[in-house]
Amino acid sequence: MKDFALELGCLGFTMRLKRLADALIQDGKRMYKELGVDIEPNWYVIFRLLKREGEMSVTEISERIGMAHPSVIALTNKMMKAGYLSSNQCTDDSRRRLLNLSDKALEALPQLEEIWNAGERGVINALEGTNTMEILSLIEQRFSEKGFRERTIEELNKNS
Amino acid sequence: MKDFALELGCLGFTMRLKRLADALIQDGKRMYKELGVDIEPNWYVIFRLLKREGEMSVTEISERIGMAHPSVIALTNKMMKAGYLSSNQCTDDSRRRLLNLSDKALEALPQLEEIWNAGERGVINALEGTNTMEILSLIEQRFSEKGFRERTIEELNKNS
DNA sequence: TACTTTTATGTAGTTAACTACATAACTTAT
DNA sequence: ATAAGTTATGTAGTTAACTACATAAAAGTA
Repeated sequence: MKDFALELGCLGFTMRLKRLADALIQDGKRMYKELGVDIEPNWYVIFRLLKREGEMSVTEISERIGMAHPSVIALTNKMMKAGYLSSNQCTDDSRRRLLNLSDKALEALPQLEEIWNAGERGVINALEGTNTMEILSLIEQRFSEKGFRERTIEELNKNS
Repeated sequence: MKDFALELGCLGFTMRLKRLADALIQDGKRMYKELGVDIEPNWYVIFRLLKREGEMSVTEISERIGMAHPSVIALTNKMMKAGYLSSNQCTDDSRRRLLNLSDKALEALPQLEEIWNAGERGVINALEGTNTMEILSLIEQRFSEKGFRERTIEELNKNS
């Protein structure tokens, strides 16, 4: 069956992007399940961020990874529940809650890094011979400068 | 604040793809709202598909646009509720339900097409000077041949 | 014809993101 | 020192996708 999204031209861009991302994430979940690791896609971002930066507050994480803060709360709560994060109220500013990797997380890291490195190589393979990452960076930048809404409305007004 | 996703190498690919797609979709919603049109992002796929092909069943649509059938049901139910689709039981095969554009949809189409064409031009602008669509097609193909899970597990096994 | 398998649709429950709002704690300015 | 504004976190509700299961109809087969 021919994929209709291919016939939508550039307007199909968003849909195809989402479809591809969703498929990759679903497959990532299956992978972790198959490997018997109680981890979810996305968690590696928090692991790597906190490993590099040490303890961080919810808002800092949110800004750093470009995700709305309630999403970060939901994500890190799950990681806490799984025992991978510690949470401490900041002494200087009692509003802030500082998150950090737990001992369990540090113990698990070597095995997880192995998986993530394999994942990295897998993606590198899939993207081989393309400049995908460069293009992705460029497009992220262009759409952050001027979003889809603004671009479309600008084009609409050119007509009238 | 520096975007940490950029520091994740190819492993950040999925996350960035999803983040970009989500942002574009959210912005699309805001756009329709601002334009005062009671349409949602994604609906244009159904509009254009049914306009080209005429009435289609749920499963046909699902296969054609690469979306799970319950998602198609949810999507088209909303469009029905908004009055853009008609639904008729198939006489030859009473399991099938045939969906088609309603009169209201056909009336609305010219205005919608104007918006979608502007959107198309907006995206073309944003992607200017890149071979994004070609690369996207290539990557879709590669990941459909061999998914993220399979690629990662293959890489993992190379080590041992 | 009757049994089995396949297909089409539908429903329920899960997920991960979002926005909008609420509240508490800090900071700034009068 | 108090009021006003800002910031950090949390909660509630919405969304759009998914998988897994349920059921009814059609098709194939013994």
